[in-house]
Amino acid sequence: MRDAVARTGVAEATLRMWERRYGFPSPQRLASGHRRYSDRDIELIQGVVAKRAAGLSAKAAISQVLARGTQPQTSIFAVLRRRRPDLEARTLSKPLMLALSRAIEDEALAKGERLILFGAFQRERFYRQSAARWRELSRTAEVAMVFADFPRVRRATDAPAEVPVPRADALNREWALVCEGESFAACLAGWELPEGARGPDRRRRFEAVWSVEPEVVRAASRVCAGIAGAHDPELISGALARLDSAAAAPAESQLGVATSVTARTLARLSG
Amino acid sequence: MRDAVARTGVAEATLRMWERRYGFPSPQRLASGHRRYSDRDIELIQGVVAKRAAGLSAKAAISQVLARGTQPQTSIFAVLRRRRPDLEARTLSKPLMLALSRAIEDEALAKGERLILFGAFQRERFYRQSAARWRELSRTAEVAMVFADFPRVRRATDAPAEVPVPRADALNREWALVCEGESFAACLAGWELPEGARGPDRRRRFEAVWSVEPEVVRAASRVCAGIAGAHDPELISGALARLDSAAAAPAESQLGVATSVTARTLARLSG
DNA sequence: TTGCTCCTCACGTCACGTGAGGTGGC
DNA sequence: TTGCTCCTCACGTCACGTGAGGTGGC
Repeated sequence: MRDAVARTGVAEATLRMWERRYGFPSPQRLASGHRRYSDRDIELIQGVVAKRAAGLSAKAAISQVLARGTQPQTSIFAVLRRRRPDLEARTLSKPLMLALSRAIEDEALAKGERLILFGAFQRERFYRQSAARWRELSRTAEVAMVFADFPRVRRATDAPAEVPVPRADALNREWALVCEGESFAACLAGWELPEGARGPDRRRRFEAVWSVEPEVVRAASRVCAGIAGAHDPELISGALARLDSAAAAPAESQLGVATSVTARTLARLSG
Repeated sequence: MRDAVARTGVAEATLRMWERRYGFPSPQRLASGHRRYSDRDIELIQGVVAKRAAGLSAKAAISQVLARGTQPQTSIFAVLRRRRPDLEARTLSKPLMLALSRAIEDEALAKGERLILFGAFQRERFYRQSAARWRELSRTAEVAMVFADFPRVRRATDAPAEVPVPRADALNREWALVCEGESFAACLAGWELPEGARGPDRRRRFEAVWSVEPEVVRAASRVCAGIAGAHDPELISGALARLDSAAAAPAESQLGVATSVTARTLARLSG
């Protein structure tokens, strides 16, 4: 207990009150009733302290920290579906996925804002085909990171950080693009249907959802940051700081973004 | 006021209290003291409401929403789009961008007025190709400033001031021309599509908008002044004084300017 | 034994919203 | 005139943290 107080800077009585009022933290108890805080508990408490400092109420801070603390997610598609079960997943051809991705990227470039940007490409060779474009995107980005079956982590100053995805992660079969600016957010995520499920034309197909809702996109960003952080916590320290402190993009612009992305997609497909 | 309450769902007394305690919102006042909330005010208030719902204290919510509103803008294109979402952006080839730019410059020279003039060139070598012309333009200009990847700021008496653009700024990928006289204003801004998005002819292309509306051009001028001022406040003290004091060009000449610029552009392309 | 930790009860403080009460411009 | 909006003062409530006061295990 004394230890927990020392490591978190939260007063003894306060920790007990949180436990009593919000059910958090919930340390192990010795037979005598004495609390034993695990390292994990300490981490979470520090998370709550950070959120409180950012202006959140104790209740909101705790529930947010606990929500995140659940087991790590490795599928962006699944996160979107879980957040918004009402979003209908569509089966999209590869060209359509590409057009949508490019449309979102163009919209981001047009906004000219500092971006937080994640891309999932499955295979390294898919990423290489878009590498020039991603170098351009990353130039004005605050955080830019791409996922694929890279052999190793690579950080660069003039290109997105490359992050290997463990074979066992669901992200390995997903095509995803997550993009947050200050006034704008969008993401697209799809998992690739197995070969057997392709249409008569044998072309690659994805079951996909997309969203321009700031909180939904924010959740996707966190998943990406989590996966990258598992490799190298330093890689995402900056991103996490921004994700924790920065407001999600305002909701009022959603319709405009959706309209614009749709228009760009159609233009690409017909052009 | 009644209107603001209806559109935001925040009680009248609460809005007043926020204004009193946190300095936000700060609506216009009529001579009688009555508040007039702008659309922007309403947007910001809605943002605060959303943050409050997420568990933020009123103080934190307000300061976060305000903080976002003040992020320095580094994209002229984005400013034009935000000001006038109805302006349709067009994909223009480099020769067309050049013809339009030249047409605006010629129009400015023809007017023979004291100009406020900004140009964005991406790369220094692009600017050097037009340097002679810009020296001529700057001769009669009150303020003349060019942006590109210059190694350092350079002020000259017989040429535009050269202002380096940080690599991370969106302006780095933009072609822009902003031009204000006393009876005339025009600007053109486009961001360059990434290499992969070029047409079959592999030529450089830009997504661009242009405007002859004085207030829109004025907004673009302010962005340019802001970027230059970040390097050297003294560089723009004169420009700021003029931008603050001088009326934007009168609206009545817009059609004439538009017609004239269009004619000049066509002449250049067909000549 | 000494210094922890346990617990509950309850209070103090601070942040916020709202209502009252009286006023002058639309 | 009627219905707004202005203002200040002050209170009510709610969320939180902390301190007191008494207890039993390390």
